[in-house]
Amino acid sequence: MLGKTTEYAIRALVYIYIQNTDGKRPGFKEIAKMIDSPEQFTGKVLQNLTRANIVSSMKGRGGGFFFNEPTNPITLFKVIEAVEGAEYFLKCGFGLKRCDVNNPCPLHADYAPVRDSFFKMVNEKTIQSLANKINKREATLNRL
Amino acid sequence: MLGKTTEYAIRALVYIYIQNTDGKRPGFKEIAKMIDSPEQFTGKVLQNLTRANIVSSMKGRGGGFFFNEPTNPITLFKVIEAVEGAEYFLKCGFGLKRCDVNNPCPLHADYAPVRDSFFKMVNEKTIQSLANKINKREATLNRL
DNA sequence: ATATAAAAAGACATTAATGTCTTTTTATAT
DNA sequence: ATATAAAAAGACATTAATGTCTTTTTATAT
Repeated sequence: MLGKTTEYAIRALVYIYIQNTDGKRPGFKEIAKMIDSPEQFTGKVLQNLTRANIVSSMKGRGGGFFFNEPTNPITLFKVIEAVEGAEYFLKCGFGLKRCDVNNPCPLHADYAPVRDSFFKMVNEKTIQSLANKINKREATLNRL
Repeated sequence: MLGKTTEYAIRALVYIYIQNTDGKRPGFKEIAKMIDSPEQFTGKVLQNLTRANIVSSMKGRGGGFFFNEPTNPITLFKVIEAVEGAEYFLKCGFGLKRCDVNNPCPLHADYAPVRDSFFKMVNEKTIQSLANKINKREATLNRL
């Protein structure tokens, strides 16, 4: 459902968060290695996330990526919005230019609940909550 | 969620079905015009659907597209499978190569229900059921 | 001050998705 | 038999997504 770029973004942020709580600021090469993503491309993705103020970075020796306010939860929606664009959850499942409950496509009534449950989910889950699952060994970040 | 190609495929099949019940066999140029899709590309898409035995076609004068067994319902899943590939509903939402309930990504427990409800929906809805909605004026095929 | 290590930036490359143009094949009407 | 009208096929074009290479900027350690 999500593009690879968004997947890299979420995995990278989760890894950064985990390292941060450990007092570290990983660089994009380390991140890419740990989340199994292309190194330079991951750098680009993180650059965009930094511009979007989702994560912070420091240049120079000892630099890397980190969260300025780690207690401020970042929903997956915020990441999806930044990477895929704000329209992501607004598109008609049938491909019509305009489609709403008053002028629906034939899929509308059945598609809307699915899309909405996805929307709800990405608004509930955060980089922090995913990181917690990993810390508790209830899930893994990669499959190396 | 679905690619444009799949959207064109579903809309085209619905239009063909509606015309069929009216005793007609539309050609791809007419179809493209009615569903607001690129003409030649729609031809390609229909060519593939014909190869996949989802719809039938006849060449030559009076030819066009039609369903051989219009009473045999075609689920949206069948169309998605043919156009996007059978793996479409199997991918991990987090982007991991392997991910299942025994070895989950941190999103698995929350993503799986969403994906499954989408899967259920496309298995329940058929070209015929969508066409019926349009015939009953409960929905529209395009926005021209 | 200088070396070093990091992200940022820019230019470019590749691949996959989407789309177009032209020719070929085939069924039907005349 | 021939003209016509349709899908099929093949070659190509464009765009968007994904990815790589090289240079620049910047913070820190020495």
